[in-house]
Amino acid sequence: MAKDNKFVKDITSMDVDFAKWYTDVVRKAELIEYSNVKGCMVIRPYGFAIWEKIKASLDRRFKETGHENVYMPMFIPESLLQKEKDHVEGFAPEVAWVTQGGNEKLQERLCVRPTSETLFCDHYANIIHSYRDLPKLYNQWCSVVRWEKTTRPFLRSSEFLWQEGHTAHATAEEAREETQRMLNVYADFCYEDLAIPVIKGQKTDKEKFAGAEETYTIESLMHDGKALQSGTSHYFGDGFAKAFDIQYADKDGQLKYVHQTSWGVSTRLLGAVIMVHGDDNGLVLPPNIAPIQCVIVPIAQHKEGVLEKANELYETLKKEFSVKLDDSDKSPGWKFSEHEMKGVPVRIEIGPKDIEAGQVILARRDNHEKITADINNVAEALKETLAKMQADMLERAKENRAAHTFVAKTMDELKEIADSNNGFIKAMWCGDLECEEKIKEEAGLTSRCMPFEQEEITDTCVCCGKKAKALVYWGKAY
RNA sequence: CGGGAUGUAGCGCAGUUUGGUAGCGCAUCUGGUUUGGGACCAGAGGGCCGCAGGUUCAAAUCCUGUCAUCCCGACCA
Repeated sequence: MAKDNKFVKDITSMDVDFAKWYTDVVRKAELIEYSNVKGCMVIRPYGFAIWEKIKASLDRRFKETGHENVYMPMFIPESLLQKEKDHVEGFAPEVAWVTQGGNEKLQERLCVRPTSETLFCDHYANIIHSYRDLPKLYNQWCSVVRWEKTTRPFLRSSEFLWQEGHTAHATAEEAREETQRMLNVYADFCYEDLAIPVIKGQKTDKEKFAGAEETYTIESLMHDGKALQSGTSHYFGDGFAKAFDIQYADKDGQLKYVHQTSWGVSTRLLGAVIMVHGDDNGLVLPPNIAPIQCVIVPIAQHKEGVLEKANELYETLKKEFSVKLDDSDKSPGWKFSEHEMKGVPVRIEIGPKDIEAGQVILARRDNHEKITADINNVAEALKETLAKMQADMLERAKENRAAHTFVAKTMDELKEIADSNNGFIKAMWCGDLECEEKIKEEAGLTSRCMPFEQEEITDTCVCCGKKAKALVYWGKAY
């Protein structure tokens, strides 16, 4: 961004120090405050309001696809967690345990849920008896705890809010369809509401979920060129069903195991929004998830008629938009900066000169464009501007991703690109774990996913030269 | 978990080298003047100097321990 567009001095420029920029934005936009417990944060009203918008859109999409919300306990008895071997091994290192209740030592330790597969499985074993009970399409909104060693607001915290969908189906085919359906729900949501383009693909065995047969992911690219896993959808096959004995009597009278899925997104999506759209003046929110879509800033509000007109405008606009009238006694410049830090998509300026001219000024947060609108036709202009901004933000994010997506045909190329740039690197892979590990060690890259949209860059593995199995997106990840 | 940095008013920091009883800017409160990109003047309030020990007549300052935060790495669906 050009220097003369930098209005907010409290925020470190992203070119200077991206990590500092991120924490500055998170705090100046009043999204969170640190708490007394390591890795845990207070989500403040404005931050929570964004999460509520995200939640509302996703919840609607889940319900449209036939899912029901439930709530599971937050404690998991150790014996229950132990039932699926890969699962417990995957999560054991980051589980928090409750060993005492009141003054009594517990007979059996209770794990604070890091994810609820085991609870859902246990419940499904109890309630699923017949093919008539299937499918079960459950979702829960809750928080989970993972004892992380390094934490960052929204991106990785010890406790975080999320949703986890858990479904049980009669057949593998149905379960596979569900896995893809929900991955698409996530991807659509990212494109339509978050204005974030994502790569849909499958995780390698190394990166897949503990206990899953297949893990699918949507990967997005942040402004600094690092990748962020933004949502996952897992196909479990009947592995959990066998471990938890979830069987149903089918039409043919045979007892059969169910096939399951799980899928989740978390408050990490907020981190993605910040790092995909934010700029040196702070947060930039896509209109579809902005708690305040438009702020009205009266200029010289003490002068006769200004506040009156501003109020009229507010009353009109609030029927259609989430709008705020900032009639506090701060100076206009202060209000401009404040709402820019918070990423409010559109600011409307209304002052004596405007009223005289029968107009108002609309200022877009994303590109600082100022639009003059007829004072009797503001709703129309606002609607148009918000829609345009939502679309432009997605376009810009796509362009940025394209500018940070590279292709490597050889290991030398891969290393060279990784050394000089952050971003997605597309390269062919043979499917062997050894090559994946070698690429991590030598180039510092992890496999982000094997995209559904496969290309054949070369026919040999970038690492070992053997026959290539798939195109992989590689990158440095959060 | 390893390496580095930092904890002093709500926020950002100075003061620590050389020990002497805590200061600046912003924010807050009061009054006045202002208002098209973080206004100005005057006055006021606000501190277990992260926490616990120790050395000393005396500790924000020196020593030991501990906790937290940030950065880099390892780890991480």
